[in-house]
Amino acid sequence: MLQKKLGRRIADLRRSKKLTQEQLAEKLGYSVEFISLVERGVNAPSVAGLEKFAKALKVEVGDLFVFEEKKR
Amino acid sequence: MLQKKLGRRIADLRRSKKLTQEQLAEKLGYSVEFISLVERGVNAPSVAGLEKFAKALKVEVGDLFVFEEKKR
DNA sequence: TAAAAACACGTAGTTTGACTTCGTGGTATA
DNA sequence: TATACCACGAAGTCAAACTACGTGTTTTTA
Repeated sequence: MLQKKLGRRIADLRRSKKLTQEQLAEKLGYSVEFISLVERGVNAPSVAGLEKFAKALKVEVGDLFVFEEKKR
Repeated sequence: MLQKKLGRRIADLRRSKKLTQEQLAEKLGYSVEFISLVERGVNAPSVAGLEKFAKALKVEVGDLFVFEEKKR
């Protein structure tokens, strides 16, 4: 559950920065496939990975876990 | 670095709830040794583990990554 | 001040899952 | 119709998440 929300959050942040999965993967040193897995909530990054995502997306690590409203 | 801060944060939260490592371990279904490793920053929990810690400590997951001032 | 409780820490082991590569196919857009 | 972007499956590797055991030190409390 949490990793699904986390994945959506990461995908949203990435799009808001106008980055493709490939560009993000490159920045992080991850494979594109892994980015896709994370964004779809299939896999969750490690804590070290969270730090990398946060830096690349220019937010605090805690902000990766701040989710928006589900509906509106 | 991040896992050291995370460990200190978790230890602080645990103490503020007046829990021993053993009591926290029991709540989480973890070994006492693992709690010790996490609190000392030797190991980091998985994302699923973060969720469990947050619930047991009654904070949001993001709050586990909100750190205080280093000195004062 | 002694005993008990709480914790650090070393070693060593098992198992999960974080992360990879390769390959296919779908959808949007230019 | 070409190409950029992404979902998704299968299958593998390896680090690290997590365990058990044992000893010793610090902290608490009676």
